[in-house]
Amino acid sequence: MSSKKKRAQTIMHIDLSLDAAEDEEREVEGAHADGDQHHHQQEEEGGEKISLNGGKEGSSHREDSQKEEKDQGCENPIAKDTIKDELCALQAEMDRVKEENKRLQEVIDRTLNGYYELQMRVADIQQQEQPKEHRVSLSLGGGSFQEPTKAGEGEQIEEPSVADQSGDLGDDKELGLSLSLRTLAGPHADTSEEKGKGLKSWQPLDDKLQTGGFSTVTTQSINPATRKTRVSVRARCQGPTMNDGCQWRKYGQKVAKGNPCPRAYYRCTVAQGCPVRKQVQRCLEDMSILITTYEGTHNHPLPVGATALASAAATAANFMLPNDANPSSSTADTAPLSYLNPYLANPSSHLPPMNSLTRSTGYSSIFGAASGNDHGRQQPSSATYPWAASSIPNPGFAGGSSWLPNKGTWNGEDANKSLAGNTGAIASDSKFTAAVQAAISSFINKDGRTSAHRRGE
DNA sequence: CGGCTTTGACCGGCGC
DNA sequence: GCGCCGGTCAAAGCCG
Repeated sequence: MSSKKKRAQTIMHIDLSLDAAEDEEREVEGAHADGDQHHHQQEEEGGEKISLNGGKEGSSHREDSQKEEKDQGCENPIAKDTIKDELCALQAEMDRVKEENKRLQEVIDRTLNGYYELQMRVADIQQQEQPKEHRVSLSLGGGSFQEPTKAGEGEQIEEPSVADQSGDLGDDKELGLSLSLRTLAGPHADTSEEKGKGLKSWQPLDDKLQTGGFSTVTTQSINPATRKTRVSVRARCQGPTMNDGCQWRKYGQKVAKGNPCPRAYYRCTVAQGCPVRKQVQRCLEDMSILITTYEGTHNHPLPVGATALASAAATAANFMLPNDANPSSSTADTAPLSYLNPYLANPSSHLPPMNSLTRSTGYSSIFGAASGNDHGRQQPSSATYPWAASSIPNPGFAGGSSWLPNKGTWNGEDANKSLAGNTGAIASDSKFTAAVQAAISSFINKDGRTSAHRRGE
């Protein structure tokens, strides 16, 4: 698939996301609109989506109809009465539809609430069974990845993603943003083990991701031996690398044992001497999944496009972390969280005030990135990545990424409680969703502007 | 021509 | 000590 097509998909997605707002707008207009207006609404009721352009066309069409009716009205007063009656009938119909929508919305809310409760319960139960080291995964995007629990291990908490529901219920009203939080407890959070076993166990949830084109699941781990932290990001991405807003230079490539797909090594070149490195490798079981592992701490301010999602990740992180009372939180200062950036003190201007969200200052420096511009010269190479279609000249679509910190020394009981609570809280907390939405929308807007610019609009 | 990718060589950690 | 393996280096080549 070409990058243009991908861009078109993104645009289409935006169009769909705006349907709800536009719908409401139309309903307001409906009070003094004509019958044609209702015609459009009926189309929407039938499940047919109207994009922004479609809406514009519709309104112009409406104007024409109004003119026609005006003409008719001047000529025939009886027809005018008929139109008035029609209008009344349509308004009544519209009210009925509104009420129906309300009822449906309530059903959705109830379903979601029930789902969240179940999710929390599952997390609670699992953590009581496995009070071990934790990993936290954050998924952003149009879908999420399923984590099949490995037979015999049972260490990963399998939680049906919020995305599943949002995909079913809210795909016509929401931004297409879904949040999925997973808590993972494993005997060894080191990435090397993760890469060897854990990563392979990650499976794509559904094919929505392929069309959604933007999805990440991240895990963050601290190697207890070296105190080196790593962030592993899984993203469905057709390109050779995921665009995370930073500039990278490839310095090596190796074929790792057990995975015929070569692992590429990149260094951050945004600033000289930046120690951050990343490894990029295709998932063995699903070539469309790109596993990116970040290591190190940026010694430079992040690109603007990279900060928004980073803030979301930081917000998520703060939700997932033990509170300040936990003395172990001080380890965050000594053991730099992977892919952190101390320059992200003020997460993002896109976001609402984060005071209430950044409870732990030690984690305000989490770095995450998403950008629509591929600054790096990470050109796809079909020779290197045979699965990457040669028709992709440039991965214009960018997989977002986010990172969540994990305490190297997570405190048992309190952590478990707060983690379980936070899992549910983070999904339902309006601040968090607002932060993520802001991040995603900034990403989408950016991408949208770029594509619009390219199309000469 | 500068910056990047490619790729074989090299190095260090780890298990046997 | 040896071999394996992951990670890094650096020269050569490519590209805009």
